[in-house]
Order: sequence, then structure tokens, then C-alpha cells
Amino acid sequence: MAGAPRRRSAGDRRAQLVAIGLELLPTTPVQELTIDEVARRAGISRSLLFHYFASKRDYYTAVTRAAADVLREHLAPRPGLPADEQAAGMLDRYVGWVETYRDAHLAFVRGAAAGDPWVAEVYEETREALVEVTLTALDVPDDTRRRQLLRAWFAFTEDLVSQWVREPSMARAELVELLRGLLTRLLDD
Amino acid sequence: MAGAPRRRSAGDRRAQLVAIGLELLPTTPVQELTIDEVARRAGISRSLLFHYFASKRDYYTAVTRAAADVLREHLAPRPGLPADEQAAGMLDRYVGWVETYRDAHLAFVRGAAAGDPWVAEVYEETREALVEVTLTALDVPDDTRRRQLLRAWFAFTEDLVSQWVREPSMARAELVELLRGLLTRLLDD
DNA sequence: TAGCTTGCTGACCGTTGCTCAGCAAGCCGA
DNA sequence: TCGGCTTGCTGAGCAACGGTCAGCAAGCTA
Repeated sequence: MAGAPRRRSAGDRRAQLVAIGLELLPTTPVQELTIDEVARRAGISRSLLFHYFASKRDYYTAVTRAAADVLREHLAPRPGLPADEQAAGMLDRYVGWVETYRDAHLAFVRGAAAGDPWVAEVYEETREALVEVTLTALDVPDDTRRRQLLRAWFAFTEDLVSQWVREPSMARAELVELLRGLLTRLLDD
Repeated sequence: MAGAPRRRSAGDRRAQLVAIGLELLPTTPVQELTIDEVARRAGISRSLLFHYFASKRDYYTAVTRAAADVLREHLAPRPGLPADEQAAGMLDRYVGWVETYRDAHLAFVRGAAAGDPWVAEVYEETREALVEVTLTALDVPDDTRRRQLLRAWFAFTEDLVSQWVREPSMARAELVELLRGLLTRLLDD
């Protein structure tokens, strides 16, 4: 600890600060995360943080984007699998994710969604990307109606899984199957 | 204007402050609403606001609750109608509501959802109440599984309608019918 | 050694949430 | 009319926060 280098390269320091934000995110609503606290944890002055991030918003956006990237990577379809198995696989990974992180996940999703417009924007981007990736993974036609339904289905899934984790009202397999069935019914029309 | 009474009764003043908050809510994310601004609009000192509301949180909660009450009242089932017409009526009113308020509604819903735990709590209460009222209005059995599905359906509806208002991807009637059909399918099981 | 780049800090500023002692408006009994 | 009570209301002031800025100093090179 005491032997840690006092001076880091710009890239290292930036990464460290974002990492600290990611650590704090599960326990702290995004906007209650103070610059003071982050700087204290990093063992640096507030001023240095402002050297790397133009503003608090800028820092939050970076942290939120990093969190979103982790989730996206986790949910990404596994190449090589047939289209009809992708949905089940992604759903399974999603439920597993929420099971693992519970409140942390909710805090992230909801916290990102509202809070402030700039963070909401990152969240929006992520959703859009997930819709994109799912549409191609499931190999269904791409039109506005389907996109909207898919997005709404994500909202449904997000909400249902959050509730289910807290109070399982059906078997896990049943939950996944229900969501998968709903998805195909909505998209096949 | 100049003739307005300088001293109001406690109840009047409280109501006035909440009303100002409600006015500001559509254009301002909940937490960007500063005490200074509210006090300025009310023509009083900041200190007085803290006399009526123990803290900023307390004030926000009161405002959010007031907003939620307006929405709840608007969506409430019309007594006397048969159960199977209630869903269509409530959905119609909901879509109309979102059509009218658009971003304001989104700002409220999302803004309330995240932001801060205490406001989220009010939002949670409101959702719970809507689930309750809908279950009885539709006259379906009340169990955990149905409650969770209904809540998730609300999330779906909220999201889909928000998107649809921005970019109508189907006829209005079709939208309402899709939502109503999904609801009955989910609850009848 | 001098000189450069650059990671880094301390002191400072305006704003915001919040406190507190106390003023004063309006109603009372005398 | 006067004193006294309640209570709506204010101004000064504090601590914490986001953000700025001049300048120190670590580490490389010549």
C-alpha cells in the first residue's frame, strides 16, 4: 500500500478512477457519488480528477458507460449457435446476472435510467445496442414496430426478473420459458 | 399581484409550495429542482420552505406523491362498467395521458423511478396501488405470480407507449388492442 | 547541471442544503 | 389602547459540494 507509485501514467489513472466508480456504483446511487469520496479512495486530490474528467457529469458518464459495456459483453450472443437457441442462452445469462447482482443491478438500471439526462443517454444507447444485437441474433425482420416491441419486451423482462429474484413466483425454467415465448409471439406476430 | 397577502395559513402555504413543485416537475428533473428556485417563485425565503418541509427530500417526496395522486385518479376505473370494459377504458386514458404530456410524463416516471430512494419509494407505492386497483377492476384471482406479471406488463406498457408516442408504428386502436390482449393472455394464463 | 514535459496539489470561489435566533403580523383579554 | 400570546416569516451564517487556477515537483533528456 505504502509502496504504491505516487505518479501514474494518464491512462492508468483514468482507468483507476473509472474502476473506483464501478466499485461504488452498486452501493451508491449514481448521483450521490461525490468527487470528494472518489478522490479520497484514489488517494489523490479532487483537482486531479477534474484534470482527467472535464466535469462531474463527464466522470459519471464514463463510469456508466463502463458498467453498460460489462453488461453488454455478458449478454452478447455466442457466435456459432443457431438463432433459436440464442434467445434462451441470452435470457439465461440475463437471469443469472440479475440473480448475482440483485440490488446492484437494479440500482444501475434504474439509477442510470433517470438521475440525469446524460447518464440516461448512455442507458439509451445500451438498450438500442441490445435491441440491435438481439434482432440479428434472432434473425427476424427489422422494422420500427418490431424494434419498439422488442424494446418494450426488454422493459417487461427487466421488471419481471427483478421482482422474481426478490420473490420467486415460479420455477426458474418456467420464467425463462415464459419470457422466451412472449418474445417470439411478439416478434413473429 | 402586489395585493397578495403576505401571511398565509400553514395549509395554504404548504399547498402553494407543492403546487409550485408540480408546475416545475414537467420541465425540471426532480433533483435539479432547487429550493432557491421554489422559494423565489413563491416569493418567500428559503428558510420558510424548511419550516414546512423538514428537508429537501421531504419536499420532493410531497411533490412526487402529489403528482402520483393526479395520475392515479386519472387512471382509476370508472365504477359501474363491466370488468372487461375497464381494461380498455383505463388503457385508453393512459395512452391519452401520455399523448398529452409526452416528455413530461417520461420525466416524471423515469425521474421518480431512479433519482433517489425516497422518491423511488413513492413511485413503488403508486405502482403497487395501480396493480391493486387493476386486479380488482378486472376481477381476476390475486396471487403473487399474477401480481408480478401485471407489474411487468405495466413496465411493458409504459415503455411501448412512450416509444409509440414519439414514433407511431401502428394505429392507436391497434396499440390499445395489443396491450389489452397481452394483458388478458398474461393474467388468464 | 539545466530544461522540458506532465502528473499532481492547495488555496480559493460560488452555490446549495440546512440551522437558528429573532422580528413582526394578527388575534386575544383587559 | 395596551400588553402578551401565538405563529408566519426572515437574514445572517455554516458546512459541503462542484469547479478553477497558479504553480510545485517527479522524472526524463541533453
